[in-house]
Amino acid sequence: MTNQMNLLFATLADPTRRAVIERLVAGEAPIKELAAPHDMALPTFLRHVERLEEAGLVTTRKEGRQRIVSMTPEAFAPVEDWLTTQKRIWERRAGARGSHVQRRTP
Amino acid sequence: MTNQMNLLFATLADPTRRAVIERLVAGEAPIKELAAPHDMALPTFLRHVERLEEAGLVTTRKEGRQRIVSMTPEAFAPVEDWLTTQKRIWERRAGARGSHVQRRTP
DNA sequence: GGTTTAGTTAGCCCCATGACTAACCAAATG
DNA sequence: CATTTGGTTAGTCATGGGGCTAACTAAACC
Repeated sequence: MTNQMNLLFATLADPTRRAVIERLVAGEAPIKELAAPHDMALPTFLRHVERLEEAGLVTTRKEGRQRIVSMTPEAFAPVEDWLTTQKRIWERRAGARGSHVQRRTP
Repeated sequence: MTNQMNLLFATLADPTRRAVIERLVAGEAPIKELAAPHDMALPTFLRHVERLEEAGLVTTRKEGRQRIVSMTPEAFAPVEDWLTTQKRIWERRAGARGSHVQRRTP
């Protein structure tokens, strides 16, 4: 769905959220630890985690009084697929003739 | 630069702009032709092309009274690199032990 | 059981972004 | 030269997203 792509790209367009991902590929962590490096109010940070979860990039579970966040790497697939598809089409086309410039219905 | 990543992801988060890319991988085209499938006012569409250009995903040149738009596929590199880097780190970590669940400094 | 500690909820502000209309240029054409 | 045609500029509007504080809940701890 194109809607999911919007969500994924929009979610990854934020540096805080990308930083969270970068931290999570090294292993799951509770909110507080994730929030530590980011100089912002906790509720604000919480919203970022929520957005990551809405995009399916992350899942969370409650453990005692803390919430553990972990990655869902499969969620990247649509983005990766889209990128490689575009690249493939481009390369097929570019490879066909010399370099570039063509098409353009007047 | 992280700023460029924000720009790239944010630019690709819009379905109209992704559709333009999808059209351009098949070859360059003038604004009007690009705009045709999108049911919106021309100025609005123009803005989208401007944003693509600001992100470096596209270049344009004037040819007579029409403006020709063409792809800049190298511009995707930062996004692709980031994605594969995250994936690589994840897989290295996940491969190390059984499957998942680990870390979490209390 | 009172106090930290870790989240959570609610409500507010501000700015950027997408979309629109109206009006304006400048090639191309009759 | 008048008129299309293809953009371009300017200005308005509404929404959503990021950020904040204040106040509340619920585990853990002493």
